[in-house]
Amino acid sequence: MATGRTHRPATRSRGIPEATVARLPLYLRALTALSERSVPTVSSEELAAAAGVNSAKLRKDFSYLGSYGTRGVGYDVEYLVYQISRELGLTQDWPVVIVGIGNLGAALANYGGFASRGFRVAALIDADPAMAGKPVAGMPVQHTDELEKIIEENGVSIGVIATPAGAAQQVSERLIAAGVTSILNFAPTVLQVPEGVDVRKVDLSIELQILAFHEQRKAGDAEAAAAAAASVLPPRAADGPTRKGPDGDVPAVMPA
Amino acid sequence: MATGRTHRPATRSRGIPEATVARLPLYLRALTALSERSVPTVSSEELAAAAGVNSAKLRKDFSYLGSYGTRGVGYDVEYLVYQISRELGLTQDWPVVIVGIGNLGAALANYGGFASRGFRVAALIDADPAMAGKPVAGMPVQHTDELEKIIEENGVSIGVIATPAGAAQQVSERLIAAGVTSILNFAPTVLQVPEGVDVRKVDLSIELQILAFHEQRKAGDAEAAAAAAASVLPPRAADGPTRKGPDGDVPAVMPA
DNA sequence: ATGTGTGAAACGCTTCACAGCA
DNA sequence: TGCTGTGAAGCGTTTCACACAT
Repeated sequence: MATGRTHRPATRSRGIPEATVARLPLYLRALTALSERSVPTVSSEELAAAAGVNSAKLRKDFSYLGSYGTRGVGYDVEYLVYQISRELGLTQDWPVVIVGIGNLGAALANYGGFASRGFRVAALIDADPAMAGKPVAGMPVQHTDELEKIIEENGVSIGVIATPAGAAQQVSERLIAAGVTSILNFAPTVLQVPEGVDVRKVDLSIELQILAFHEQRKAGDAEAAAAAAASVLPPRAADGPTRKGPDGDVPAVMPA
Repeated sequence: MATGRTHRPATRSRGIPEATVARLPLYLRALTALSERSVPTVSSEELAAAAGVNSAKLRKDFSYLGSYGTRGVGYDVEYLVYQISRELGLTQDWPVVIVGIGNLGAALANYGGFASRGFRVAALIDADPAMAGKPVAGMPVQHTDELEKIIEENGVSIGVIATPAGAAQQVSERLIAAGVTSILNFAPTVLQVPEGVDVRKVDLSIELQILAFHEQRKAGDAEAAAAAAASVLPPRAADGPTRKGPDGDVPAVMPA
């Protein structure tokens, strides 16, 4: 999960659990694929497999939306596509701005998945005057000076930050002051935002670090398994009420 | 959260909860910043603020690693940096390959956060013969034909997929067959992988859809609040044992 | 006095298992 | 018969609140 919400700790969204909301786009994608193949109905089992979840979870998720299935048959693909789209608010148009048109910003601007789901890139904004006017993804880059004007004129409520870390906080403040209430942050910084503003973050480095943790553990497991096979003692035996470092491999010398 | 693990449902990682693992990189970043400013110690309160979590959670997280703090004082910054790095496996070198050098792949190749944390881009791989040899981020792009050879020779265990959706599954299969056991997937597809392979996904479109859901809800709340203020009835009153659509706004006509 | 470390309670999410409808 | 919809149980995570070390 390359992500993380920010506030709204208690306020659960209209009775739909956050975890369910996070999966709806997944279901929607699978359903759209079925729709394109003109499949009329799916069972929870089939759809769950396509979305990479288990069927009980999927049925529970759908139960929060209403009773949209038919017992003994399954779910009507078209109907579900519509209901989920509506639930996610994709039946309306969402103008977004992308701030920071470096490699990543350009990649986002070119990303087809935006336009296809009700999202419309209203503007590309960069602080570099040399970028101004340059076409990226068939759209002229605009200077940061125009930020407030663009947001107000287009009624933008969702902003994407793809700037360097150092600029992100200030950009977010300008976006919010101009009326943005949802931010997708690609900069590796924790944004400080007022109550009522949603922030989701995508952090490449964090994702890799989590993978590294598990990768390391696989190697450790292999060793542990080998050791366990060779020894009679179970792995992780002697580990009583010792403190200061749950491992055996705590270095004698700490780094300065 | 722009993310999602794949398998390992039960096997919790050496007693450290998955949720905690996902936050360690966050703490590490905050600690690194403190370290660069030569701050010797932090309290859980301060560090939590910097990482954007609450202090109780942070203390609980650290308690899984061991007792690394000093009561009445706080945590030694350098020591914690080292411990977390070690826990995450960042004290070793992780060669990674990036497959699919489009806009996004190039952005990833140029992303500084990789190199800084023990990750080393071992190769950039693309299926387009016209890309082969072209330098991206100071590195020549190599053709997909070389994939297996590159992975074996460099001992790569982590692969990043930034290809179009259609190619992702096949690429993942080749990566895995060649020895990769962790994949960071940017393609909007659910990868089917064998037991023992970790997949994390980052999906831009999904993140936006989740934001849109909450954004829509904000608008709905504003209306509901206004309605509640005008009426005597509480919002969401009449909603008894009705079925088929928990909302009032179910359309009379379904889309074809 | 200050701030960590942690049992215990509260909470939310997942999974189970089966009643009930087509 | 087949598959949905859902109470209830199980599990993991978060939060509370305070004992305890410094």
